[in-house]
Amino acid sequence: MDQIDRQTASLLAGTDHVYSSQELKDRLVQAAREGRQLRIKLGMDPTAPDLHLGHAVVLRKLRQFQDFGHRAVLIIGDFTAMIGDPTGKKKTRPVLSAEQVEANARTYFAQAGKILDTSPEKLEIRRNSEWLSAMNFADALKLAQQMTVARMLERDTFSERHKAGEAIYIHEFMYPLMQGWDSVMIRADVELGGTDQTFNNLVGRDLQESQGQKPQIVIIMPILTGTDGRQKMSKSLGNYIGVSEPATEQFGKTMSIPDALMPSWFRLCTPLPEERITSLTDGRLTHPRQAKEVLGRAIVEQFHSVGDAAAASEDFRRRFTQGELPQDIPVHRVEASLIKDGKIGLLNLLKAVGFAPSTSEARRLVESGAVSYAGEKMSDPKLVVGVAGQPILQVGKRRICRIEAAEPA
RNA sequence: GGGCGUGUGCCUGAGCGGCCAAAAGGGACGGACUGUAAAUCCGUUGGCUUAUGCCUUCGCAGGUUCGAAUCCUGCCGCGCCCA
Repeated sequence: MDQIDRQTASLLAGTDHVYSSQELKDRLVQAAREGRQLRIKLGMDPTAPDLHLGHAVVLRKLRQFQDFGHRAVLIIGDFTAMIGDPTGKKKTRPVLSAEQVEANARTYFAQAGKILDTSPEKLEIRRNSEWLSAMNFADALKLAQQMTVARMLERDTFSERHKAGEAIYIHEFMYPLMQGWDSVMIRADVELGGTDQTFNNLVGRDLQESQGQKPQIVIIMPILTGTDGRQKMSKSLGNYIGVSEPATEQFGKTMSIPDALMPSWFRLCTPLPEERITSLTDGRLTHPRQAKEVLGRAIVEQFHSVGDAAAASEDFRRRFTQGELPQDIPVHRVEASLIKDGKIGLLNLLKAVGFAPSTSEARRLVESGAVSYAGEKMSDPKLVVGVAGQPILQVGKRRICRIEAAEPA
């Protein structure tokens, strides 16, 4: 039982809420006694195949369960995707084709595989169209009887929108029910989710109970704040670190987060023990810059090798702390048609390389003194520059590349 | 179905016949300072082969005017109230 206590403690670590931790422990004990795997459910939205650190928080928790011998059951919400989770966002989601869902799911697993144990006995993948598309109107009504409007309106996103006078469509009320029904169908023991999933997951609990199943334990993970330190990490806000990004990117972005974010990132994104985190985040014991470097490496290591993480850290130090050029500067080949007599207009060059989306933007960059070429600051937008000898083009601190003229065809 | 209201640039939000490419704030980008932190300060923030210039933009389509984001008509979206 000692072992179960330890497991419980580590599964509770970093969680926001657990409904309930006692039930979790009991269920673990029961599973151990019966020698069976617990079924840990996690829903995935097939519209967002680009996984970032925020998704990783929940996936890492799922991985912990796997490491204790349990089975992850991933639900591809291909049917629910037709509605879209009414989590605040107003925009209606486009209906996805079967092929798109398929492609997105593939991308998802390619990325989630960096975190999860993908062996067949530890991972089960289901799509909820399996059972949801088989339901008829009568079935749907029966499901709807399990829920009251008042209860629905308890949900933050609904009550806020209702108060704000925004539209709430009836079918949006079906979303939590559908998701809850997934739990019934796969007989989930535990469901994982972010705080925005609390309501949905609790509905699953109720539905299971009404179907005579033991209600699932709901584990809610905190929402990870993005690199801006303000809003939750999300792709659309551009404040994310993708699990598939290069090591140097992941490291660099981590170094740019506000100091105040470090404690939560350490807890949610790294496996470091609490004592270590406490000393790292105490400014008297560790310089914040130093701590952030540890953080960056600990994060990068999970998605790349330890060596890559060290290299990224080294590269960062050289480049930004020492102000040297990075070792590997990507070479950008410029189309021969843009070059005349071995020269090209600076603004056009910026556009061709993709450092500026428009000539106007390129001009602004030049005029604001952000551009340097072949080691010299360029401040005249009318300049025409030579492209011989792979000169280095740099915009701001981050955008940099070597220019190479393509051979004329 | 009827009445009232509303729709502005990445977002919020002013403008209510010319001085509007459109106030202000946010965000973003660039610069200074730094630890690619925070705070602060400065600049930029529709497009155009290079511009005391031209073009496109204020839900959509027409119309009135020398001239419209601003007025009129129709349509669409959204909200509220009535049925």
